Amino acid sequence: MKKMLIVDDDAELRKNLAEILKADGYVTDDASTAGEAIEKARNDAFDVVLLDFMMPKMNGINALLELKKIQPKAKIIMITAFATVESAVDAIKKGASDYLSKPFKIDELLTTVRRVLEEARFEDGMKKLDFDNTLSSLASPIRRNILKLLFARDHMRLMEITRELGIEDHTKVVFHLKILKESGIIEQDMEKSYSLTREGMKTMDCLKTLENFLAK
Amino acid sequence: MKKMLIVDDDAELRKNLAEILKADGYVTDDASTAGEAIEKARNDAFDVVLLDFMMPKMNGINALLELKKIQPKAKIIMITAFATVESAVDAIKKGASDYLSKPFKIDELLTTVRRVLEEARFEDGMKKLDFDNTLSSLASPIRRNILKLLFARDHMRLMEITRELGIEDHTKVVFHLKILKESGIIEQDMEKSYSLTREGMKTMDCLKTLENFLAK
DNA sequence: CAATCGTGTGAATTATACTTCACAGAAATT
DNA sequence: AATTTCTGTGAAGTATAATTCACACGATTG
Repeated sequence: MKKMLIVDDDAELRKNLAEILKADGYVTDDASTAGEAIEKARNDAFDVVLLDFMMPKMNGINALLELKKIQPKAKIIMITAFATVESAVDAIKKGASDYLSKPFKIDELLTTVRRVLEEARFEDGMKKLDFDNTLSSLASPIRRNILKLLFARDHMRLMEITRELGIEDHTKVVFHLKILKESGIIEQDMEKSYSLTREGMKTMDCLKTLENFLAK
Repeated sequence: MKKMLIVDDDAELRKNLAEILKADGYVTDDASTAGEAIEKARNDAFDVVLLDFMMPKMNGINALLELKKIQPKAKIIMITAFATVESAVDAIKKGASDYLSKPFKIDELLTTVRRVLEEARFEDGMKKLDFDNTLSSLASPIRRNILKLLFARDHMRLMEITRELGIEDHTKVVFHLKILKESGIIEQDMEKSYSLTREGMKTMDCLKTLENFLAK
């Protein structure tokens, strides 16, 4: 059950949008001003916000930025009466997921909402996957030792790592290096040398924090 | 090859100790004053420091504290000519691993050194084990979801967790709860309610840091 | 140019982690 | 008092991860 927030100063439009969206299975709430919208966003989590670009008092872009600050996960669809390429591009750059230009058909609205939600689901899936990969990479002591080595020495090649760890079979190391590479924790340059990526560095920070804590 | 630092103002004793220890397979270095010892500790890692309690200029306890600050992992064995229970207890409290009272026999010295090193090995092993357990615990998405729930709700019982996660077979949850309990990340009170331990809280902090970073 | 070393692949095996199922005693409910 | 729900155990099976082995190919060295 996805939750939507409709923000528009036109009460008639709010009512119509709410009816259409409710009919399609969404839960809706609405706000007549940007201020009211922000207030509601502070108290309740929304999946999608339909935000009128042209409203009295606060302009659409500022409202967009403020809403994104409060709820980074919420997807925002801008609604604008005078569609111009520039304003649309600007809104997307500032974090809007899509935009609709008045007047729009019911189908247009629904397909846009569905697409945005679908994209959100996909994004979440991707992030969760990365996270899973990172953590399962850290689960193996061998891989952690490889990371420690790379952290200390900056970059090393296969046989250097293999010998340093005292492992006989180099293909074992190849196996673990591949996993670390696929998780984006390490990378390899043209000279076949392995090193930590930016994310790998951050991961090591985290690891060290945890290690220090557990070592009391 | 374990590295020892001998700190004593008596040159004769330093020479004797170094010979005995070298004969037993250790690498040694020495210092005649506390200041010199601290200087050497800054540039080189030692496994064990033999530290005379009674020295001119700096007293033994201060030297002990300073050395521990520079190299927390180094094990320190205090040497004292006038053994008293109080000074020994004090030294142990301040971080010394053991103490020897002059005069001591060669065997006494060697067994003390060996025991201290053995204890150190054991400690390290324990810590590494905890760390392994913690990270392999975090590798499973189910377990991370359990942790998130416990983080949000403080404490929950088996069936609450099971239903909240939408899992049909409760024994599956039992399995994962057991792993989390064994890693010391969660604990259970007499009412059978599960909650995060102190380490579990810290672990969640780490996890959130990493998650935020990976979510860019 | 032959031999050695470094860097890997892919298949087969082994080990470990995870899930499922059958069951059982304690606690709560009817 | 009987029934249902909760909390678990232990064995069996399944899935996934890790290791080992046989081999290949380019680079370097003698």
